Amino acid sequence: MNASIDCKSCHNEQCLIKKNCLTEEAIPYLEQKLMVKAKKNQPFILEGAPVHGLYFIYKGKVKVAKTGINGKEQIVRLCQDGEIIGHRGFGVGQFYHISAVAIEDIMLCNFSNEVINNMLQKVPQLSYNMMLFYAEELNRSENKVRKIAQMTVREKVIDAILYMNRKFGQTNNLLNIQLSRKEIADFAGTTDEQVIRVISSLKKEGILIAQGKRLGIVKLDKLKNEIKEHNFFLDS
DNA sequence: GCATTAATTGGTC
DNA sequence: GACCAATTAATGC
Repeated sequence: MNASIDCKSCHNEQCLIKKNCLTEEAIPYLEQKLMVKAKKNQPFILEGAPVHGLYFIYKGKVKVAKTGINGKEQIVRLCQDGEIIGHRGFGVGQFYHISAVAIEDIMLCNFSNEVINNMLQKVPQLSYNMMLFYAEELNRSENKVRKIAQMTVREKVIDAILYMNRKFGQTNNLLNIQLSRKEIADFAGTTDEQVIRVISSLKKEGILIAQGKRLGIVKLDKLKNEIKEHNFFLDS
């Protein structure tokens, strides 16, 4: 549980901690980092649970979701190595208003509320970069609202698949992330049946290939072309 | 191999 | 375009 890996030797160069906290004053806090494992499909942040600090993904993929009224999930974002999770919980917030679930077996770094607060006070670069991160997240979130409201189902599914490709890439013509149709639906803001229908017609059109859960993009340009009028700005 | 879960298809509102 | 039901494929144990 706590065979902590030194941040100095961490492979995640883009991690906010790695980038900003290898300074003298931050070292004592880094030593208080906890490392935890989570198995596939295991939630490590529960919506409504008391905030227990800030997480960074050491290795693996995670979905961050918000639960709606009739049990409908909205996947807010997908994360991988080096990314931060649980940032909206700490500070003023007492409870998480998102949940985070491991998509595969993962390893996490956790900083307690106290440690992270102290670090933010001591390391201005960290605070500054966190602020940039928040601003970007807000932008994304605003874009996402617009997309869900204005795109057709087909466009939303395509947008979700393109996001998966942008973020995780493809090897051997297959996406490096496996989501169920349901998860794609929860991300795109529609239902799994609709996702299946869009995927199967994209298959017939020769734009996509699918072997069970695994999806592969064959004609990326065609896919991009379908939603080009929505992409005034990049990410979702 | 069997049993549970996910993917798919068709139909209704 | 969501929800429901039935069938089939995939996957876990």
